[in-house]
Amino acid sequence: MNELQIYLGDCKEVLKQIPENSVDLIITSPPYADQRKATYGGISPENYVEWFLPISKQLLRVLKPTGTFILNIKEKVVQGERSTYVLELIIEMRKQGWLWTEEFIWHKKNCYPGKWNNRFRDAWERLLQFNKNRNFNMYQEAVMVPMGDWAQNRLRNLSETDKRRDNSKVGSGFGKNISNWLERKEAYPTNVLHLATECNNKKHSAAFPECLPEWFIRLFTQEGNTVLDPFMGSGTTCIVAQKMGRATIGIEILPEYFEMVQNGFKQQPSVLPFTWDNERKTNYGLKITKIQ
Amino acid sequence: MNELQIYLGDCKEVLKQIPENSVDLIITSPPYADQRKATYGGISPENYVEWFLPISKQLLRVLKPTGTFILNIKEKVVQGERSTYVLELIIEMRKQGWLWTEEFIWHKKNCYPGKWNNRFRDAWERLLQFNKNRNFNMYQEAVMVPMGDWAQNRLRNLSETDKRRDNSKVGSGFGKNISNWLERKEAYPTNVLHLATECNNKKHSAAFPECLPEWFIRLFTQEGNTVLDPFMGSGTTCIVAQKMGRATIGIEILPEYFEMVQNGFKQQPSVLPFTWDNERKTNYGLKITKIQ
DNA sequence: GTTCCGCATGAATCGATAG
DNA sequence: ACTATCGATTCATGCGGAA
Repeated sequence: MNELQIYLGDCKEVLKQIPENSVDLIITSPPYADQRKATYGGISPENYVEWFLPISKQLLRVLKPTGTFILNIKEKVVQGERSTYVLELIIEMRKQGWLWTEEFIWHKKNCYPGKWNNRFRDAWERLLQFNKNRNFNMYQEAVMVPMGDWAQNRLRNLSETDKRRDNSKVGSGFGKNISNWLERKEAYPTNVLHLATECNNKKHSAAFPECLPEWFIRLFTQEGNTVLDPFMGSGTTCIVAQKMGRATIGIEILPEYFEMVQNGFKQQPSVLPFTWDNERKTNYGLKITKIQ
Repeated sequence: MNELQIYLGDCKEVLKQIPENSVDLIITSPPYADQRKATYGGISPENYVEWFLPISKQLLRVLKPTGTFILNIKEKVVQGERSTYVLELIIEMRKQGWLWTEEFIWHKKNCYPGKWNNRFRDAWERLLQFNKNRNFNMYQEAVMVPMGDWAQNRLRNLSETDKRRDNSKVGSGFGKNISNWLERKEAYPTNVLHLATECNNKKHSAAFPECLPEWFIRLFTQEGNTVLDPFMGSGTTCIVAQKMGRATIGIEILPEYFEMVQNGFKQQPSVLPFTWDNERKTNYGLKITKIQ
């Protein structure tokens, strides 16, 4: 069984207890500026970089030279403009020694609704990839799947509504035509991920859907490797990492979240807040063949 | 007939001849920074911001207070890292007086093929929206798209809570009144655009597809307004703007591109390098009601 | 077991109003 | 003048109960 450590406390301090060069993948979604005020108090956009840099410094220390840091973030609108703190953060983290290797796009299919005179709905978030070294571990095969199989499975039980939904134009673009997928032999992923946010009626909704950390864990780690989430929240990343046979470290500052995750892990897997479906096929064509 | 002006020359100089506050929409795809000496002479990533700022200063001058500037750009990978010149450009343009209103994502469905050991294919580009003023013209109805098919089932039978305003219980102040949607056939798009890259086998490879400038021209201008592309290239934006009944200004520094566009406009519309297909509207959900 | 359908939910944003 | 709170607007999804 792979080790699980969850800590209650401020990650800036807790991280100092973690040995250097010991983590293979950091994947986290910190509180965004001025958002989730009710739970996390809210860091203002002006202070965000200053607040985050000491944490990213510790993250740089604990990450293995071959490891990867995935940072999920999106700037909010302030007085009609997008804030620039994320841009400044990237620039400052490079000065710390991080390499800004890539920027993935998480396209949120069911984004927050609303209507404004000078703005459309925001349907994407940044997934910033940072590394310590140009030579990092990446297991591309783990997220590649023969497109034929996937398309066949997809099409076998495709209802009429599914077909029509797939041709939906909402999102301001071309409707995708499922039949186009059939012609492809293999699906190579790109740096754009199409995932819906999970909006179930549980009390604590996850920051991102399970398949998001799952995809990056498969891409950047192997079984037995160590995954760290310094802003654990409701624990999605940690739970997925455990189920995927990775050693897991989670840090959370709020007792209620910490206890919720702790209680979840204490119980039997069958009553964990998440149920794992071995046959699950995600929206980006990933087939999970073996879990646990 | 709407005026068409195309200039041969360096846009930094040519722009000085254009009156201030005279342009409704600037949409352009400047040469990306590149190490190689390509067709445009290759601006290195280190010099990119310095090179672009005098141009953006002129663009700020010629744009109407209610106008919009759409900048299509994507940073290159240099020594395993994404360059930061686009981030720096945004920060510096704000110091010039631009408002960074929004960042649209252009998701390129059929992006350039390839495989690398530590990188997936790049399937998106930035479409940065800048404005002079918080109050700019935006004609959202012109780009509305068919609503998702969920609505047909959803609206068949209205429950009691659907008939009145139903406020969310989480205290977000978010509520809904489903009965407002009964007449609704279309929805507003998001800030993620799904467009296939057009692979025309011309010499110019960097051109974006017609529907990209078309979408922004519909969104930010009306007939008779003025559209400017200071890096005209093969002329996609200018041709689309003319077909849509907008006054058009194009600037190009390379004689061969300039002459190609010039010759295209001299000939009959039927032999223009682009053919306008009324059926295309179905591809991305836009209704083209009147062309020319 | 399937499929169908009702329904709550969501890292939002703006402008007006109140302190 | 300046900030803080409030009301209004909006669409796709997954869950769970019903057919």
